[in-house]
Amino acid sequence: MSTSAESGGADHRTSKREETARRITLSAQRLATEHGLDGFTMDELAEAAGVARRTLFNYYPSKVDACLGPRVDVPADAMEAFARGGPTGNLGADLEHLAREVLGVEEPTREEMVLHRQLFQIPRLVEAVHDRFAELAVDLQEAVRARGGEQLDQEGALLLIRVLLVVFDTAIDASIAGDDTPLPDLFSRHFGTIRRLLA
Amino acid sequence: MSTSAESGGADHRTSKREETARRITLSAQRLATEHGLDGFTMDELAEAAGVARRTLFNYYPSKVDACLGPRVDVPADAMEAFARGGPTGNLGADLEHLAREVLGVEEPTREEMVLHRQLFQIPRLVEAVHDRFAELAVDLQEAVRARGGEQLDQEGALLLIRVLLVVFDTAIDASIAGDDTPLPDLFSRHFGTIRRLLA
DNA sequence: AGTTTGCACTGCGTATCCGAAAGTGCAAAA
DNA sequence: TTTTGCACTTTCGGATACGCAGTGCAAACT
Repeated sequence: MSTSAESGGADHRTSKREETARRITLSAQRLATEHGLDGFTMDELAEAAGVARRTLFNYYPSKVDACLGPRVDVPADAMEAFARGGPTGNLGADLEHLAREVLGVEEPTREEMVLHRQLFQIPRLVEAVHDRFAELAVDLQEAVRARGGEQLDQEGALLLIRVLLVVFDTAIDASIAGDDTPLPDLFSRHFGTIRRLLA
Repeated sequence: MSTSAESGGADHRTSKREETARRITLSAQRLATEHGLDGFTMDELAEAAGVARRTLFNYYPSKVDACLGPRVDVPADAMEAFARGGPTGNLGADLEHLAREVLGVEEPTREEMVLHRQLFQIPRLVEAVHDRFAELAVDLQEAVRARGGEQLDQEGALLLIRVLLVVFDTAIDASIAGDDTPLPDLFSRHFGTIRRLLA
């Protein structure tokens, strides 16, 4: 009873809230690709999504967040598993695993890929994607230190997540440049490259 | 005869030009630490250094460059050695070697260290230092590809120099935070850390 | 010769103001 | 409990203005 998810239309696959959130994001993305991020107002987005302007802010804290959709975060169980030594026990491999978990929530359809390609042409959105990953990485920093398999001070953990972020950025760049490979695979590829080069 | 370096006061250790350049930089650094980067004009710097305002720009292209001193670049021979397989043959070790070559031109005196500590409190100077290293890194990117010991495409080389830059930034951060270790050693330490963590 | 200097010039960066739209608090309505 | 309307604050982009960084050039210097 205490946890939500059943009251209302019980058996629908997606809750009404999720549906509205999706409708908002889709509208925002369409408007952004057609007119640019500054080419539409929140009022116009509200009308397009069929909700009140105020409601938009019940779902997303900002316009760019509306375009990007709900924030994803590292699944608690995956995080916990990592903290206690991770799936494989190898730091690099486990970090990669964690990153894929975040990036690869689900296989994108072809339409979605085309849409994403267009959205990635908008610098402020790319920047926002970067920032989101950076926030996740900060959480990771603590987890890495907690795990502590290798001797690792504050600085070392910071360095590690910075490198992770650089790998992510490079993957994003490749995606922007037209590489069709799914993001998790791009990440794995570049992560593997840097591991090989530094070995 | 064609190369310079002897006409004028022949046997002095430092040429007159070097001496003037140094005087300018020292004046600029003193003014910057005392009044901030925007706390003095180029006219004032000119007077402090005992040259005409116009002359400053014969030595340095900008105010921040005047504060940082002449640009250092990778010695041609070191670069060449790297390109043909480097001192050790191991990519990581050779990159580190090259970086130390650039960072460790000469041991700083204690006074210089104190001065640098103060200069690092000025964000725009830190940013400029970062940019200088980034430019060197771009040259490195080509050299790395030319060397080609490992299979390495454009993206891979880019990723590598980005990581190098992150290591450098982390070393700078440590220095700013008060770590007295000479910069080359800081770089080596962090570079070693990331190599170990990703192995 | 090459280097420094003066001077006139361009242009970049910063401060300021202003209007539009982003984002927030709150209470009524659904 | 969520949505909505409304009034509110804050932030951001554009326009203007100004000071100083930075440039081109030719005369003066060494």
